Amino acid sequence: MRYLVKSFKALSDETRLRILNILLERECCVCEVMQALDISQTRASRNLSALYDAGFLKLRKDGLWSIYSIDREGMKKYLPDLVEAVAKELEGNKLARQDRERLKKAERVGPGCVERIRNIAPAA
Amino acid sequence: MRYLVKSFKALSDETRLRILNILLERECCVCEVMQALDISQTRASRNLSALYDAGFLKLRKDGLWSIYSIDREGMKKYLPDLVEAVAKELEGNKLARQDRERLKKAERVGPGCVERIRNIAPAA
DNA sequence: GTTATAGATGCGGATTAACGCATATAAAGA
DNA sequence: TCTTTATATGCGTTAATCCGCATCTATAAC
Repeated sequence: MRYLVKSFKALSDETRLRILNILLERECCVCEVMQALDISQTRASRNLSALYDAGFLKLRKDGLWSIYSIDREGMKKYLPDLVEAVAKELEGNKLARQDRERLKKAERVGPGCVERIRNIAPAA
Repeated sequence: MRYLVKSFKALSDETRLRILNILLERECCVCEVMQALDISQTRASRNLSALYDAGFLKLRKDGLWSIYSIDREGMKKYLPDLVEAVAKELEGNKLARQDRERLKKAERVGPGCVERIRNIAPAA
């Protein structure tokens, strides 16, 4: 039961649902999540970790980058239709749509990627 | 999105999952929930309200009793298989099994039902 | 080795959640 | 009306959560 509680807890946060939303589009490194959601590095990293700990994300390292992606098997563990339900619910959401738009312009290339964003990202 | 967060939040608590578990067996008044989970009146009432506010329960009044039951439509709103998933996960859980056992002996009849339980229910 | 950089994390403060205690509310009966 | 009783709720305390700041870690290039 503890695992079930943990899973639901991971899903009961707006930031984390927004992260799932953009990861449904494509895999992302931390700095891309920062750009897409317009949030700080700490916040992106922490919430990605929470989703990872709950078994919803896969992590792949590529040089300095930590690249997270949806773990569809993990998301199906308790609820077979969880992926679709989240996607469907966020489809019509304004904030989620904005995130997806910003994601298109987000990129991990270019020096000082995080440093640049660090100053841009507001406290939110 | 706020509603989705609220729904997951309602599910991310052990007490509330235990309540769903026994309500899957049958409808219950507050004092039966107290007996089945061996918790205080405040705790039972508050967590039932939380599940009700999230749209997972139906409420029917019968005299002094507030009788809560699973709202299957409400539980299917976002996740069609939520009811089954919770039931299945709690099936093999020790605590959940104990609750179901105590539920069999729980009853709402008899004077001083709550008063009696008030003194029995530990802080937990 | 040194430096630069992406990401993780310890700490502290602010917000929120959970629960017990006491009390309020409301239905039923006398 | 007055009492009893099942449930709801305001308040205060404790614990958990979230996040920013600063710092640490680890990879990569030089």
